[in-house]
Amino acid sequence: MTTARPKPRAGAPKSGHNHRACIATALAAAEKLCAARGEQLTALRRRVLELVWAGHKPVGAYQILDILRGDGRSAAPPTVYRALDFLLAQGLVHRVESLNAFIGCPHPGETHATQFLICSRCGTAVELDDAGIDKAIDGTAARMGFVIAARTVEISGTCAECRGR
Amino acid sequence: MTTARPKPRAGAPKSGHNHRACIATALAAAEKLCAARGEQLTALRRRVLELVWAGHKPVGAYQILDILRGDGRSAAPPTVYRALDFLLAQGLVHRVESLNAFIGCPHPGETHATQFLICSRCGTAVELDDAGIDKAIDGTAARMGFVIAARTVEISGTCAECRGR
DNA sequence: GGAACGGCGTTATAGTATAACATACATGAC
DNA sequence: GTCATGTATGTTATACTATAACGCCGTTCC
Repeated sequence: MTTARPKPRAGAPKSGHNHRACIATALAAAEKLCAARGEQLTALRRRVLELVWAGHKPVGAYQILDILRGDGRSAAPPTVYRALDFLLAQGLVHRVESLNAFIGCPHPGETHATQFLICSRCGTAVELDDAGIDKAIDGTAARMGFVIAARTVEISGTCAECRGR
Repeated sequence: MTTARPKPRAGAPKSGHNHRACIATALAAAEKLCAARGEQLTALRRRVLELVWAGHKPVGAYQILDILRGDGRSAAPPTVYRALDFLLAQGLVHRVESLNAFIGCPHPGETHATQFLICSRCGTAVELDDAGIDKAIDGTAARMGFVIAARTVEISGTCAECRGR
């Protein structure tokens, strides 16, 4: 039998978690996915993905650019945007529209719903995979005769950890 | 008794509708709302609102700026952004994050859910007021201990009318 | 070899948004 | 009356975000 629809996940990063492991996992998954697809995860693209994964906060393209330049590498805006376009096309990163920023996808290569809970206090964005939200959207769109191509669901507020403080 | 929670509405504009009426209604509602709140709907703010309501498509700030200049008025980016900030604060317009653009709110002053169906073919954006979608989001956020401050739900795709063509 | 392609460098420019300071006008205090 | 205050707008400059266009280089394939 084939794998069933993936279960909802909500990877709220613990504040004390070993983030190096997050990065390593993400890079390994990206290598594997690109290899399987015959796509080239070049050194530049890999580095940009690593920078997007620097934390669980969405990162702006120009923040990435500054770091690339700090690497000693020659870089201009298209350097970053082209790499991001590739990573977006491969589903390795998501764009956060309400912040004009980018964040790593914690489970690339798998079909999943995508919603974000964005804490305006600490900046952390958690990716949800809530089929119920998508279902609700699907139903309404269907009633309107609207064919969905893409969804943007970004909820801003205060995360549990910040609220506790 | 007090007025109950407003019913879901979804004002899909008919292609042949009398849009002048939409504009007139929106401006009248804005006048009324601002008067009730003691806020000043100045000539500039009124004009910007009118321009946002030029159609049912989200409008960019610089599109508005160009038209204001065409009016013979002196205008610079802050002219437009300040007016838009006011209109946003009063709930008279919404910002469409995925387009960096603005659209008039069809029922200002009433509590309502806000989602957009954005047709990538004709550019029309329809505002939904679907409590079910918000409910689904609320539930998931609550389970995560997340306190919601604002929601962005923007669905892009093809509207019924464009699909028919 | 050389044509075709993908990835990246480089320069320039387009598009979106805000900071900071100046001006104008209305209102109310004295 | 005029002075202080507050709000709205004018004005200039700049920051931030994104893409167009062209060229170079290396690989692959014939």
